[in-house]
Amino acid sequence: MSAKLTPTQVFKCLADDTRARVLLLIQREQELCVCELICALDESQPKISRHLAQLRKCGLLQDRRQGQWIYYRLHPELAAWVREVLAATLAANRLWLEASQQRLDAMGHRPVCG
Amino acid sequence: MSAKLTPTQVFKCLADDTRARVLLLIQREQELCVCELICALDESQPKISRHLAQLRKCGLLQDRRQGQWIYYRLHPELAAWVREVLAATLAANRLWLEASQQRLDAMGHRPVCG
DNA sequence: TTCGTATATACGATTTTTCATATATATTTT
DNA sequence: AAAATATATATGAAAAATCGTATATACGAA
Repeated sequence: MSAKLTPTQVFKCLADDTRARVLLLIQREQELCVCELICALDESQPKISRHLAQLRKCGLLQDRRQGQWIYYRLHPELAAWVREVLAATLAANRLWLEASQQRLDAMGHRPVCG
Repeated sequence: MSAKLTPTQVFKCLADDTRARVLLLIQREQELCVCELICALDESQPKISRHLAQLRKCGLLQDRRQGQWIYYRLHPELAAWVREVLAATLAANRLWLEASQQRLDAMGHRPVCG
């Protein structure tokens, strides 16, 4: 599913609050499990999972299972320009991400989740 | 209408073939009139105008009338990170833009349009 | 003022996206 | 094996985006 992403495909993935925050948080933290994202974004589990599935199918994210948890990270073969886009966006929008970041930080020892 | 664009607002603007190509072409050419964009993208006039209106209302583009033509350029106060996003996207996706670019080049003396 | 060109907008219909709810699957614990 | 936890997916409804067509506006030329 990671043929060669067109600009429009990439931007559609970013054109949603939930997905954009997920990507920026992962960009910042390297790797996050689903329950951490649920907590950080304060959204329902199916909603987070649905958006993660979309990002995975498009090739932006890669998942990895460890025990009962599933961790997501940026896909290792993600095009450099997409990484640049994420980096520029994160650097200039820390405030926009702040609330999510704080909820994530407040979780303490991860992944203890729910 | 250019309060302070959130990442999601910006990416929604980019999440459409027509709008993404318009923005990248303008990024490359500095300024283009509507009829040039119609020709370059080979799309209907109302379709181009509708997308231009959206980009203008969001604050990504600025328009300027000169005689019967209306020229669009990137908004002079566009946030730096958005310009970086556009630059990275353009640099890595020249091929994706090629057909439009060629139709634009083939127009010769602009703006003679229709 | 009338005509032709360039551009913008309004309106309905269609398509796409998003969501809440319910349910399914996988893993660990007991 | 049963129960509990973590995650994924299916389904149908609601909301949003897109489009084609028709029409409106602005400007320059005649």
